[in-house]
Amino acid sequence: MISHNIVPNISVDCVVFGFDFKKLNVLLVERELKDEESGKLLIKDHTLTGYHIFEDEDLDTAANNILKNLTGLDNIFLEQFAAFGQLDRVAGDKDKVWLKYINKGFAERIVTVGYLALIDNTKVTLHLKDKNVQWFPVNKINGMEMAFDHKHIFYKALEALQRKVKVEPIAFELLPDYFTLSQLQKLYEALLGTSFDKRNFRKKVSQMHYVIPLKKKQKGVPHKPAQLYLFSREVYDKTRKGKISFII
Amino acid sequence: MISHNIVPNISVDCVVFGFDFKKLNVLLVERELKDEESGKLLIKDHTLTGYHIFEDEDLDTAANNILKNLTGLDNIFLEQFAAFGQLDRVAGDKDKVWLKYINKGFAERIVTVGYLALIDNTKVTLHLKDKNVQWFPVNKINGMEMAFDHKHIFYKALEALQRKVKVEPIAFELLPDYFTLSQLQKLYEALLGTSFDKRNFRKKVSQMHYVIPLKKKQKGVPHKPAQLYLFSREVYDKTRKGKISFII
DNA sequence: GGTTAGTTGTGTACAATTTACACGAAGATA
DNA sequence: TATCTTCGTGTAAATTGTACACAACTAACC
Repeated sequence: MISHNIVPNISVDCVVFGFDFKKLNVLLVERELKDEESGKLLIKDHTLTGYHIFEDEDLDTAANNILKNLTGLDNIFLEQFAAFGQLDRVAGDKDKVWLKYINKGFAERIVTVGYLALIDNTKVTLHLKDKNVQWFPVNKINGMEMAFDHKHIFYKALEALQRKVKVEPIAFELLPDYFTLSQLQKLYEALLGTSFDKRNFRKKVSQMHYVIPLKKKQKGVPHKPAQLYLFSREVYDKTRKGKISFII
Repeated sequence: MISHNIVPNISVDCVVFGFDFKKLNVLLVERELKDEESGKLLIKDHTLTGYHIFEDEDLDTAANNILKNLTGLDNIFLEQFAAFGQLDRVAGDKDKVWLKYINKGFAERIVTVGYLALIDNTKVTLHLKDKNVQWFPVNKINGMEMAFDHKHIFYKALEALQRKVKVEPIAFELLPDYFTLSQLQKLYEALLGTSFDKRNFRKKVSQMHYVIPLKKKQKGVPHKPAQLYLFSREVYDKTRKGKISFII
């Protein structure tokens, strides 16, 4: 953790996505506030993982530090997707109460920079056990109570993710190093909310020379084990073509 | 102009693109600083069009106000593309001198939110005459002196523009209401730095039902006048398909 | 050891889209 | 009336996308 002064009116918020081989999830922090004297529960809802930046910290560094703190991991895929600066970001009375207790009454408009984080579930689940941080299925978010404008930020992140995933090979960040083609297909289906034909999907992937078949097979599954594959960013960078989809 | 207090550590910068039917241009402001006593020229370079936000102003509003102030126009296409918060954004001695004179010595790191603006040249050129604001060809920017990290911001904007233009019909914002297919083609060629086959380009456009042929023809050209077309966002919104380019 | 349950991995025919390519017609000018 | 410049058009071949079904493999169970 960094020890210098925070910048009171600027923060970063990370929208952390994960994939459990079935559905897409997002990491949220439970926000709970009890009155100091009466012990009465004043607030209970969820927030994205974010914090103010520090005076001597870049935006990217701030986002990285949040994730490191949260998951214990470094080198997580992290990409800015938007900044939010609406005057009414502090949404309701709930948030005002929160700021009064937690933020020393500071209620100026805070500009927050949103980061998209993609993590490999298999590497982090243990670290989360003892914190008030949990995975929530992306399609359950709509019905949840969320702090500030975090629901809005979340949906912007999801849109950005769906857009990027069609154009860049970032989805692999959500899978373990070795994965099967069925897992890859299910991931894309979860991300985009569609379904693909198995044979056509595989034909397509086999043309991507940066998705490399290994000589290994899946282990510990109660059925025919599938071949494992590896994504190579190096190969990708050397073979990208730069397709255009909207015009020509 | 707005009269309230500025937020000292947050600004917006607009990267304003225009098209003169031959090449893509960007709007830059000449920054010139003379020593008050000696009259000696301390700084001369260029900046993007930007300013601090005001306490009672949204980010989007701030960007809009800058453009209105600059061009006299409202309703300009404007879209956030990134936030910049590197600690070394104030690049060199030049910028420190500038901040000392202009910004009352305030030299804290400023986080700036970058906006992409696309404008129809034919509507604004007159408004710019008497200001130190000028169009510069995009491919000349590399050799220019620019303030702060504005060259970096400019290139990020250009990348974002090239990316978006392939996926959304925003290029039309750079053309007048009525345009010819040759102008549209030259625009895409200028934007993407490629060239297209005329017949194939037209075949493609003819499938876009939101590019609508008019019964009008070009006037005042020393050759066969071309048919004029119109872009209809309304038709676009009703006929979009949502193609995928990277996978399936 | 044989059966069951669940998942893997493969090919082909047809449709749609993309690409490459050249010339006569229209209008302005001298 | 000749010349200049840009406009506007079609077809054939190659590539890419789509729809569709079944046998083989492994683990687990009896």
